Amino acid sequence: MSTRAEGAPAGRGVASVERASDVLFCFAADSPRGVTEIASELGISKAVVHRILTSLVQRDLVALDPATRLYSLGPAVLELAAAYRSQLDVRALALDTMRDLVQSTDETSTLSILHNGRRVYVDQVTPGREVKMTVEIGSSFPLHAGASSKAFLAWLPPDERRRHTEPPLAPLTEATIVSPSELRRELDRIREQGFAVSLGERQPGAGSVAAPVLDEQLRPVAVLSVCGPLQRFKPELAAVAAELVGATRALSRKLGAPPEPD
Amino acid sequence: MSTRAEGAPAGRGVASVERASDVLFCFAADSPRGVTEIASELGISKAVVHRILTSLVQRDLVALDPATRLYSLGPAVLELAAAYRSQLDVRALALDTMRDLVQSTDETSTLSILHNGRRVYVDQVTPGREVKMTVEIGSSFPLHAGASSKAFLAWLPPDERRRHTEPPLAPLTEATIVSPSELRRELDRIREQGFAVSLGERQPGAGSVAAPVLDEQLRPVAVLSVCGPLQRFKPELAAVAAELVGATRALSRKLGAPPEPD
DNA sequence: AAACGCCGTTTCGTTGAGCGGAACAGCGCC
DNA sequence: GGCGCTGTTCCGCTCAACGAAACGGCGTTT
Repeated sequence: MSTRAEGAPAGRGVASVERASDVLFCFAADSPRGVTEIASELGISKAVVHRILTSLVQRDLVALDPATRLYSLGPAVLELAAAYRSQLDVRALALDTMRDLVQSTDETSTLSILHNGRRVYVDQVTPGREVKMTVEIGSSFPLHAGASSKAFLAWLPPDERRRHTEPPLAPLTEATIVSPSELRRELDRIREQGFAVSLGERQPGAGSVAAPVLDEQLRPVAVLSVCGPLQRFKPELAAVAAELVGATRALSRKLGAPPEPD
Repeated sequence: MSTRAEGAPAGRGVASVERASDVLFCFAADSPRGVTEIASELGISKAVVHRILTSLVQRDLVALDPATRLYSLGPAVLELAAAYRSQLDVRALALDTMRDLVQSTDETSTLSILHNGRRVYVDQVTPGREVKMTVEIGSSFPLHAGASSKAFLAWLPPDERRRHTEPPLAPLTEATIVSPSELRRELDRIREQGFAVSLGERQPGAGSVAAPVLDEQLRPVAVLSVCGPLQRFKPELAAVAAELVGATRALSRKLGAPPEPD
């Protein structure tokens, strides 16, 4: 499989840097791991893997357990992620809005971005309640289930939308939409009404409303959601959706999106 | 400053991987940045920086803004951090304990590890109250101020303790201990009583109690704390400390530390 | 509007850094 | 004790990465 060495007319990179990145990412799937395991999985020699790991350990991107001689991710990745999040401009832009949403709805607000064909939580603001929803920052989910995911899908260009609505659509819960045609109708409806709703599609017992933040080309750069325990969330849904759409439209405006094109 | 190119007798690494790591970390300080800026800061040629960046962009570790031609950290670092956190065994081990602490104290509980001579928050559990303390996961602090930091220091080997108690000790608040001799006396006391207390030493208006989780060699692998707004936290302090020490002793046992050596 | 300066990007010949097969070393298990 | 499995090290060859310099795009200056 190696790399995406298709046309690749653009400037070439450094092979060992790309190999090192591959080594890092193979820890994302599972760890801790040994040299041989990594080498066979990536199809490169043990010696190379060992040298790369030595370099990464020096920078604390990878940790070596001296007892087991197994490698895993190191604490420096936290440092990078903290820097990334603090510098993410969409996040800074949306933070005040999220706080406002939490204050007026008393439910959790989340911010997601698109990465690698999946949706990733980059931030959340939670209310001061006994019972509330909490998501894991950095965790990722497929694009066909849940309000935030569907919101992305509804505003993605047609080809990408088609690609992600093709079977098989894995059911995450009993409520997940697994029929491609039904999902496409749902996406049209979402696009029309300006926001997406999920009642336990991604996580049982969780309800969510989501709307996209669009850039000047009307592409979704991020999705804001308000979510909470299904029972008490249902009656609040319509009011929350109205406020959410108002808030995300204002954010989109700040990113250069035209006022009211839809 | 370059690298820790001291003796380095152990197996040599791959230079370009280390350069690539340096490029990544230079984004931690500030971003977005341009090729020339990075090259001059790291003292390597523009062409090399450009090639490395190209590789990192391909793996989404770095993002390129096509408009400004400036580079910054990419979403993939989140992926790695999420994997790291989910695989960190101390974290998994401590999570239940932290939940218990939060439930019985109704205050925030945090988990910190040591990294690069500083303390880094890796997790927290917050209570369902209107007013509560919240820390930023991934943020780091010096070792001389705050309960968690002092707890680390008190259980670090003598040479490291000495190194971090040397002047100048930067005051983070009015309450920060800036006298080396006073700090050393305080560390002895902490070691003796089994936990550390801070009343606004790191952050004004915040109180905290902290105790270490020790491994089989009695080295501090992590520090647990319970913290809250100073006013209401003061009277609870003694009771919280007792429970916290009990909890961390149990955790240390699970990591192989001897029962009651102290 | 032409010239300059600064940026990111690309080129290209040279070279030494990194590759990998193979040998070594440590460990647990038949 | 020998086998099979690790992670680690060695070392000569090679080609991939280096870097100076040229390029091209952009904004500001003259």
